[in-house]
Amino acid sequence: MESFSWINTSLDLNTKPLKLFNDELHLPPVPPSPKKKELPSNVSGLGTKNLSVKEETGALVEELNRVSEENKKLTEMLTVMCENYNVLRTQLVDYMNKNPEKEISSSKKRKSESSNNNNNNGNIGNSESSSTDEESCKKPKEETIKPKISRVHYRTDASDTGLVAKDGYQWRKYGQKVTRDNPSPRAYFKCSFAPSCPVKKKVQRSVEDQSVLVATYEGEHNHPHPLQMDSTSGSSRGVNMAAASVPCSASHGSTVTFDLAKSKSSSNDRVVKPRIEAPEMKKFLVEQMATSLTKDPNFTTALAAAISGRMFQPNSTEKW
DNA sequence: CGGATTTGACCCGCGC
DNA sequence: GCGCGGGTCAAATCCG
Repeated sequence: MESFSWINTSLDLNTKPLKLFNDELHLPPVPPSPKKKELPSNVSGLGTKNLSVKEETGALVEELNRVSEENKKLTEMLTVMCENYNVLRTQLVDYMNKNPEKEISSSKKRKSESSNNNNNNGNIGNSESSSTDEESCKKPKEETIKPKISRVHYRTDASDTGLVAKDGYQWRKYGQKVTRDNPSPRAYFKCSFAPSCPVKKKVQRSVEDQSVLVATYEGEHNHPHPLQMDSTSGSSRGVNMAAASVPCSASHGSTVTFDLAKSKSSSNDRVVKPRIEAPEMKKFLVEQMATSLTKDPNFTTALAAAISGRMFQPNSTEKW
């Protein structure tokens, strides 16, 4: 099953055990574990002791197996956590639906924009959204629900200077401004299906971390995901995205994080699945959790401590 | 050549 | 009323 493959790519649990944590956490030097680097010097100093070498090798293999099991357990733990998260999230969404709150949306809607919408409505057969826009202008009390605003963080390579947050949809850039609070320019995009699709997004690099793109989505797409359509045609102009994602359609003012850099690096393994159904959403959620977990120094420290503690206390039995 | 991008000008809300 | 700043427009330019 591929059920754990994405977890591994997110956490590198199985691929780079221990070294990952030591490198990333800058932990104080761990007591000398029976690792390969230490071994040859000792062996060479002791002369030809093949028996000890084999013993050491066996110990290493045993150690590796133990670490692998540890990783499996951690992966299972993560899976459980993800399931719990999904349950909680579902409950939260239900709660939000039952208790819709007033949104924190930009109250300033350009007058010209609404008029433009009214002007552009006739040609496309999608008069539904236009009528709601018009009504929203006339009845602001009733339709205070402005386009849903969601914020998505994309982690990109630092070398990637573009402002392209690849989310699978096709966007047309219509403006770029340098704002006061952020030296990085902010790019404005409209969905290429506009005006039938009213979704807009703003992309700007984070002030704190230049490798993070902050994309702010306004509105919801009223058309299927391009990748879903491409599944039949196969033509995906400019949609060679590394990570198909759903920009948190059900959340209001929420913030999610994608790791495009990591996805890009692993894109050689063809991790892209051109569909966004429940598994994709689940994957995205878990990746988000994994990213946030691995970024949390407390979590990584505790994890490293737990692993190292178990490594050097082989007597300790399973307790997770 | 048509569509996408760039970029300066313009619009408009907001604070003073 | 005025200036500032964010957002949008649209002509020019680029690109496949």
